[in-house]
Amino acid sequence: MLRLSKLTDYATVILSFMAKDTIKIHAAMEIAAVTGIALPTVSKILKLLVNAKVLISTRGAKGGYVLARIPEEISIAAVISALEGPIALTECSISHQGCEQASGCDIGGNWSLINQTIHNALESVTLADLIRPAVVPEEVMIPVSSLYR
Amino acid sequence: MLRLSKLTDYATVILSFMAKDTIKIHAAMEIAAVTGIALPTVSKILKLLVNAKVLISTRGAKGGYVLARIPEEISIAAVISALEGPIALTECSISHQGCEQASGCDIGGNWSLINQTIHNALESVTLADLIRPAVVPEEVMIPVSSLYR
DNA sequence: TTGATTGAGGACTATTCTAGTCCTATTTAA
DNA sequence: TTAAATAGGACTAGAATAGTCCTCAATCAA
Repeated sequence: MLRLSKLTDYATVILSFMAKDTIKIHAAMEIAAVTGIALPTVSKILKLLVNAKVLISTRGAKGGYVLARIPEEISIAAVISALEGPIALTECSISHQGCEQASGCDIGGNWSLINQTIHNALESVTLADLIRPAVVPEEVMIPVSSLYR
Repeated sequence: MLRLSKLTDYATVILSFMAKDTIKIHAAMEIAAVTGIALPTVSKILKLLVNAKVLISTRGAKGGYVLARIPEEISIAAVISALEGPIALTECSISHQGCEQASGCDIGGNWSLINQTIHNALESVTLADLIRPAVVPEEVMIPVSSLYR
């Protein structure tokens, strides 16, 4: 399984909830109660999303979190990279330094093709798509050749 | 990082090597020597690829492995699912049974959109693309709306 | 001004998963 | 019959993840 961490999964649940009420500010405790995810875990996720500028936080009493942008402008790619770091399938994709397979491995450059393909795919799906099950989003075409530079 | 296991990474290295000499039969020991990956590990990967029908094995003396199809017909998706099981980002995607977040999670069905997007992306890249760095593959367009049924 | 509320940041632990190894059985060529 | 090779599965050590907890900082309201 091309696995996504559980935290990322939770993040989408949390963001979906927040996307349905974009205006109101939501405290971590409220989100924990609604989603059924433990408070410390929710807290951890929210912090990561703030660092990635997906959410905006307000401290102090009556503080909480709101989406930094409208759901249409929050891509799944942004959410994933907030929780798991850069979207890259292999170590090589991030840095080709110190690859010990160097002798047998001359495909390094080509992983970037696959990564780009996946990244584009994830970039094309937004939070808005997630919360509107029945609605077909705008047509998005991904020409594979464009991924080569 | 949307991580792919190290074994999958090795698998692409091994398959790339094999794709350059499609006719010859390669023993596990030979592959280990050429790629620099330890024999038991190579062995494990080859077995998984045989189970997934990506490779064909011949037992006994002078036995070994060959590609089951030409490189153009072996998709990266097939390789990944051979090593890591079905391509699915979340548990929910495989089975929505026993999802404890049921109350707060009504986005289950939508993960399948994302999964399909990724799956199509991976299906569009083949082993042949991997071993031909400079060559641009055929145009492949992925209409996102087609992912909805 | 002070106390209550809420987020920020980071340390820590237990559990799960992965990578890697090894052993035994089976098959086939010579 | 023997040597060479794969098949299948058990096992272990190490790494990564999930989840918790503690202390500090900021803000609001009485």
